[in-house]
Amino acid sequence: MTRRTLEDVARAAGVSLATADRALNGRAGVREQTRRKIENAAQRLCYRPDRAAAALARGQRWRFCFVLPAGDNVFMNQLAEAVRETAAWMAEERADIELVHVDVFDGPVLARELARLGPRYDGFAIVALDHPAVREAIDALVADGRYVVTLVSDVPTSRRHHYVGLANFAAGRTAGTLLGRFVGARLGTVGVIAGSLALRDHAERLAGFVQALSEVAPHLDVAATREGRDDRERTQEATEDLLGAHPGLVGLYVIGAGKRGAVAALEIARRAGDIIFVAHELTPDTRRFLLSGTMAAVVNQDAGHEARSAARVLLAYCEDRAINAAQERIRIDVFVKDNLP
Amino acid sequence: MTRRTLEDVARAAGVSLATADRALNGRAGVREQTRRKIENAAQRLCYRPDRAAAALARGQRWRFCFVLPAGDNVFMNQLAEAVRETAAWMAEERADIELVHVDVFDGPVLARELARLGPRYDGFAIVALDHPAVREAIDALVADGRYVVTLVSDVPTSRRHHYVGLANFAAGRTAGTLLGRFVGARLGTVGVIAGSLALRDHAERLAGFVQALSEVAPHLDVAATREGRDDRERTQEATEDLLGAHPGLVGLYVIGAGKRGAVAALEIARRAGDIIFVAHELTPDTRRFLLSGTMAAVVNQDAGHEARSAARVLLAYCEDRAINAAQERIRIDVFVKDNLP
DNA sequence: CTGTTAGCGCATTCAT
DNA sequence: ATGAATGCGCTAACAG
Repeated sequence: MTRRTLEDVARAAGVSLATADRALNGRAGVREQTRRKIENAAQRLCYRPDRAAAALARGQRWRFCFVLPAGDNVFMNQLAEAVRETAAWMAEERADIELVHVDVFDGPVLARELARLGPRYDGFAIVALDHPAVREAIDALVADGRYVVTLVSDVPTSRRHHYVGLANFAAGRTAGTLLGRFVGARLGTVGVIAGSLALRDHAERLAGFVQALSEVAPHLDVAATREGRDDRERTQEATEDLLGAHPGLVGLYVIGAGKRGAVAALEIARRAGDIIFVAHELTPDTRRFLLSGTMAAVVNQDAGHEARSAARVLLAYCEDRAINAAQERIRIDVFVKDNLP
Repeated sequence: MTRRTLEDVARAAGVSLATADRALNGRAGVREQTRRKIENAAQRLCYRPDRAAAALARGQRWRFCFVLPAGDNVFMNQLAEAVRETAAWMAEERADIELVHVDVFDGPVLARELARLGPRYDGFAIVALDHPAVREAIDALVADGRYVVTLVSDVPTSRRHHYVGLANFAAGRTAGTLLGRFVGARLGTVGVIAGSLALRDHAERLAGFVQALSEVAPHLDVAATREGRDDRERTQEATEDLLGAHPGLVGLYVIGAGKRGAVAALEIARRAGDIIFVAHELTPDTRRFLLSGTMAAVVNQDAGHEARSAARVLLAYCEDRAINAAQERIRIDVFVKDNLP
């Protein structure tokens, strides 16, 4: 029982190859009646198109552009590396991926860059700042027929086709529940250091964290949130500030980058391991901190999965195929020292 | 800048298409000197074969057989469903997947079945019992040129090509760390219920659990392990037994199936939510228990990921391609009520 | 609106 | 040991 081909369908429907192709691929120029005849035949024969042959015949290659922030954030470096690996893999799937670094923290700059890049690509994966100019630039790309997915950081009010990234409120809740349960019955204060509350993802994580913590450990106080600007030294200062202001600090949640600074402060104060420390993203640093006991848990998003997912989703849109929701859902990974990959 | 084809390479090397093909695909009948010339040319031109064209020309389809245990274990049902979804997806990648249910808990029966199925497939993904007869049957398949991956449950001493599943010792450790930290400073006893310690994965999880628990919470006692046979009623009995024998029970770890029974016992004793309850596999039940607070955490393996991974790995072996280790590593997922998918 | 035809890039005969 | 020729299943350009 060999597979059916388009030719089989055409013959069964009494039409030519070309007409069968047009009908099944939704191209114009087929009488409704003919189309139904062909669709029936396809159904009857259990026809499944051969993707390899279609790809070969079409010959077209898709051009995707991944826009990541300039700068040397560890997570973003991981993501960039993952994009490069994905590019190597997608090259065999008839898609060329280019990686562009932009100062995404400047809305107008990012918007201008997107407008400039627009004509050269079929699809975009953008680590986007939620800024009116960016929203408008994304909408312009979409209006122009480009496919756009936001990556890691979303612009929910834009017309982007898809968001590949964490549900940040839930991620914050996860951190809150873990920290609260780890602290247990102890009384005291919990400190929070965000990169910047102007960043949508940080703000969402914070809200989720506070909500979950208040549910699971209502006996704990939450100190006023400090901003560490995703910077090591500022985060260290913020942690020191926190330690000074709250001698009864029992927990610390760092929402963004700069974790090494927080650890330095904890170690100087000889509170490492004593204060329950939870943060985001698995990196060589946080990995080390988990193993040493300084960090209790890490809430992570898998950069490799995100890069691959963005590429798959763009490809699916371009080829008008369905996407597998289960496969593309970005999980909120929890790591303790024992389940490190 | 269009892509290079085999034809380009052949021309650059001054040979014919056929010879270039033979050389680059390691087929016999090419002088060493010629081969080097061709390989150089390929290198120079950055030649990457077009998978679609190769697939089309080859025309062959692979036949894979997934062997799962008969019976109605919830997790195995999820896995079976995932295999069916994977089959639909792989059908377009020139691979036909068939799903076979066997009583895998009977070594000789499984072995006989494998021997019978052997000739009809190119590759096997097997949920295997670690039994001498099974090991031998797997080795026979491999000796016969079949590709074999073990799925979920490994036979490490066999010659299987790959194992798709959890590192069970680490999974047990993860459960131990979580449970220990959640219990915190409280004193008391921790109960463990395994399906059967004759199952390699359960034994490994138990060892990991005990080890990690003793590190993170040395003040806790661990009660003698009960066996629940992955059965709801027996697990309920075991839990009741545990509750009776240890009034100071503060934690419960259920390694296998039968969780509903444990919850029933906890609820009857009015200790649900009070006793820290950790178990494996995310199912509609455990999901509900997490949300209700009865269960503190679930250590999970993603059946969808496992099914897809097994299929990808078999295909990679058949087509002699490299496998992406990062993508194929099965993660030890941790779920609390806040990061449920 | 529908049919005919020429490839897409590669694997594989069959010659030489 | 090497080359020429054929076709995989489909798309797209062109003809009618």
